[in-house]
Amino acid sequence: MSVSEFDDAVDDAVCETFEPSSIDMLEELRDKLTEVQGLSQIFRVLGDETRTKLIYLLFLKELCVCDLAEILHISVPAVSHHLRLLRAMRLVKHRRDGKNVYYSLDDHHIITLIRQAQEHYREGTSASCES
Amino acid sequence: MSVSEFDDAVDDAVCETFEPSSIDMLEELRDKLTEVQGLSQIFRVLGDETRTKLIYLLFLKELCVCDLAEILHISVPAVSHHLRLLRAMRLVKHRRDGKNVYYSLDDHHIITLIRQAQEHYREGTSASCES
DNA sequence: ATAATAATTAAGCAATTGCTTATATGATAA
DNA sequence: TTATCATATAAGCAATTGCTTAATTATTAT
Repeated sequence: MSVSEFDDAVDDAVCETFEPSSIDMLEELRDKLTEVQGLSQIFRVLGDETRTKLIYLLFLKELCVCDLAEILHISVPAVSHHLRLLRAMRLVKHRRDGKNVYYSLDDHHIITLIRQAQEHYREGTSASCES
Repeated sequence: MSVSEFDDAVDDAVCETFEPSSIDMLEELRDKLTEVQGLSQIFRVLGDETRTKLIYLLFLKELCVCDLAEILHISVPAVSHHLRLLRAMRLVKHRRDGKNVYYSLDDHHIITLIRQAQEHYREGTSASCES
């Protein structure tokens, strides 16, 4: 009864060609997704070119908002907006010095991610790998 | 003349408090940005939760479009759409078996990125906002 | 105090994104 | 062939994003 209901649902969703074990297998895989849940948040930050550049610059040197805007050729509010997000994610820290606010990288872990991506980028379409 | 023009531009852009060396320094930093140029493309792929899940699933097991849709509880076209993008980036490969098309991870390098991000995630930035 | 500079926040927008439904293609079975 | 299932593509949309300009706050100098 409850089993047949379940089967109906499965018939509706899964491809016709499936073994009895498939349903459990899919459920099992779904469970494993918790391992990567919420992880995209970090990648979304780096998914924007401007932000990646900001992070990289602050990794290289402590800089004020004004300088960052000048380097990237975008408006100060745009920079400020991005920094707010990076601050919220505790990726950067800031200190006030007179009229200026200087930002620097707070979480150097993120640089490892960038370096890793650089490697990937350099290797292009190379399929060499390990697990 | 070209120098004074440059100075004018700098006066307009950079904070007033700057040393003579600053201009060169900013230019130098700008040059270094080429190192991370175009890199965000990879992160943008992983910046979407659904895509990260797709990649992770295909890392665990070869699966057909239909199953992926079932696991993620989204429509088949949605999955197909994402897979097309991942295919374009050579992150996944596919093979046809009868009516089904089975996808699997082609570039395991991307898993290293995911693992790295997992570490970052675990070290604690989950909740709590900033000042 | 007022003026000026640096940064933040707010408002508004063009562009992009990720999804859905609908339609088209590809492959197999009757 | 026709019918059916599995994918892919197309069209259209609500939501989000990243930028700009305008207004506000914070700090320093006069």
